[in-house]
Amino acid sequence: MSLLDQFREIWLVDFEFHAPPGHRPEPLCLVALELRTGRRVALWRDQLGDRPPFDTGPDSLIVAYYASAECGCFLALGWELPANVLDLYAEFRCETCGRYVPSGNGLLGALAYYGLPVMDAVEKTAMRDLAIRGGPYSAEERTALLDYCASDVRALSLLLDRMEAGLHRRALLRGRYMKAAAVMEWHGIPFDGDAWRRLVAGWDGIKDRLIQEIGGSLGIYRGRTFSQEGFARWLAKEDITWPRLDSGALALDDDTFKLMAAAYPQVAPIRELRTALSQLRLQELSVGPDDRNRTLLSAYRSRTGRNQPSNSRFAFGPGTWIRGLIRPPPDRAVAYIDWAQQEFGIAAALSGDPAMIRAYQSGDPYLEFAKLAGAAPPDATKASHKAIRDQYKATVLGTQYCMGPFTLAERSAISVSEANRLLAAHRRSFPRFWRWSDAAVDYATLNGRIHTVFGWTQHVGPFTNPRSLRNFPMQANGAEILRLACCYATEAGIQVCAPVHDALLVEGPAGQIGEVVRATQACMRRASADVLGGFELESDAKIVCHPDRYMDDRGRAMWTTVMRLLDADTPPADGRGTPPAGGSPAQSIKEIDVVSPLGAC
DNA sequence: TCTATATCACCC
DNA sequence: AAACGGGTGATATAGA
Repeated sequence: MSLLDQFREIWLVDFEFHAPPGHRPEPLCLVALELRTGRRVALWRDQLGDRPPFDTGPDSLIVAYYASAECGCFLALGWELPANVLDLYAEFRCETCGRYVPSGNGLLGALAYYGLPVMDAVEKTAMRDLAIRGGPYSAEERTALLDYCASDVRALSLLLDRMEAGLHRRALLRGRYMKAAAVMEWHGIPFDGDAWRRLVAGWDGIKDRLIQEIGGSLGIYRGRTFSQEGFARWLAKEDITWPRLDSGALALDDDTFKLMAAAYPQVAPIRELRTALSQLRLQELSVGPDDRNRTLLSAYRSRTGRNQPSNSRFAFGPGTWIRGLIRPPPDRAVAYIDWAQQEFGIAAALSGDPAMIRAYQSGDPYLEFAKLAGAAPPDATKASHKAIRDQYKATVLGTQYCMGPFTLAERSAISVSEANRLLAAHRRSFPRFWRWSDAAVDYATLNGRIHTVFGWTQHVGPFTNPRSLRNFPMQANGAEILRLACCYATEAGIQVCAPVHDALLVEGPAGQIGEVVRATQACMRRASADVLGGFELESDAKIVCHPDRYMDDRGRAMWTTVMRLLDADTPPADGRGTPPAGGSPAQSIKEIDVVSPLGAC
């Protein structure tokens, strides 16, 4: 019994579309082929009406490669999204995740992987460039695009035929998320367009001023470029012996700078400058004409099934200060809602470790762990035992990444034997978790694959990092939960702007944002319960109403610095200096922390 | 002048 | 042998 048998109609669908960075897609043409009857539709954009030219109801299946693109075109045309989506890209990723895929994950790569006839890659590139160029198109160009679109559909049918036997019902769940991804990409993240444009215009000036203020006369920077040669000369002049890498090059990482700044105070400003400059990256953020940050979420891109949007184009990619550009439009609000201790909760639920479950449900797993280990009394609080809690927190987080005693010792500034003691305490406190974790690694190694509750699979080879295997159940099931929450929320009509690994950014009317947050949290809770066999993960929310901007605590100082330098060069048009959010950050952000049973850890 | 590589920084 | 999971991407320098 094939997955396809339950559908009356199966439509293989491909759009060509035009979508400059930050813009919503603009469909150019559509080709669709019904698998069993051979019925075929090929339409240029002016022939596309207000509904799909084929059935997209519950008895039909829409098949595409990278279906978020097709779904984006549905949205652009005002069409209701199809009830059932099968995305052969998602299936191909799942089928080959962890394996060597010689020709990439595109449609051509998938065809090549299975030894199916492949169209000319040169032609594909030419046609893609034609779509990127945008209209108007001559009659010949239209014919070429439609032909190309049709050839992709033929290729898709070959691929479906090859992959059909391996398809499982769960494929529809993955396809369902591609619809949600399209909706989120469609909404995008609201930006302060004016601040954004001023930043882009004043970019080089900001860098110049920073360099000038701190280290202009030291000969370490040539223009805006750090010169190792210049730095070496400066070190010689200051009579400083600097650590070197095995390669002989100067060690220029921040840890080394930190170490050296402690011994030589004159190094500190240079470290600050390097840190600041390293965070000054934003030119690539793709912002649409509607002042919204919009980019491909790249669903299923990572081995754990996470989204992997481009760091440079996505508002949540670069340094956290960039998030200050996120600002709800008039009368609107946004909320950043993240799961509390998501990976710890997943580990607790899936392993069934009773102590871990209690620790999660206590609201402060780290302190609870310290108490379990006998390092803190039962009545200890976050305030009364901060140092102890920090150590046990580092241990919990470290074990989630399979950190060894040496790294933990280094990170926490403790001895290796102390680190060993902490790691042993974790094993002793959560024995069932460790048995479960060991079993997962054994299973993966013996079976050559490891999978999530809903079937996302990573294939395991001789070179697979065992720490990666140990981390997989937490990270990959976390991704599963996130995808499901995105489905629930978007299907409920919540305006989800973006997923951020363990969080959702949502938007709504300022007057109703509390309701929106509660509804979203309900979706997130339900998604976690669905994946974790009834175990609910709680979430915390941070709400920002217009005219305030989103601000991550970690980014405040940098935001303030950047805005100061920007104002010095290019005062804003109204002459009043940068609005409050740039001036006095501590008071400028309206944050309403929605109370969660878990509180903040 | 362009590309490849090593190193580093950032995100969750 | 390395010793922190999953990623993207910028930068500086060396080499073609």
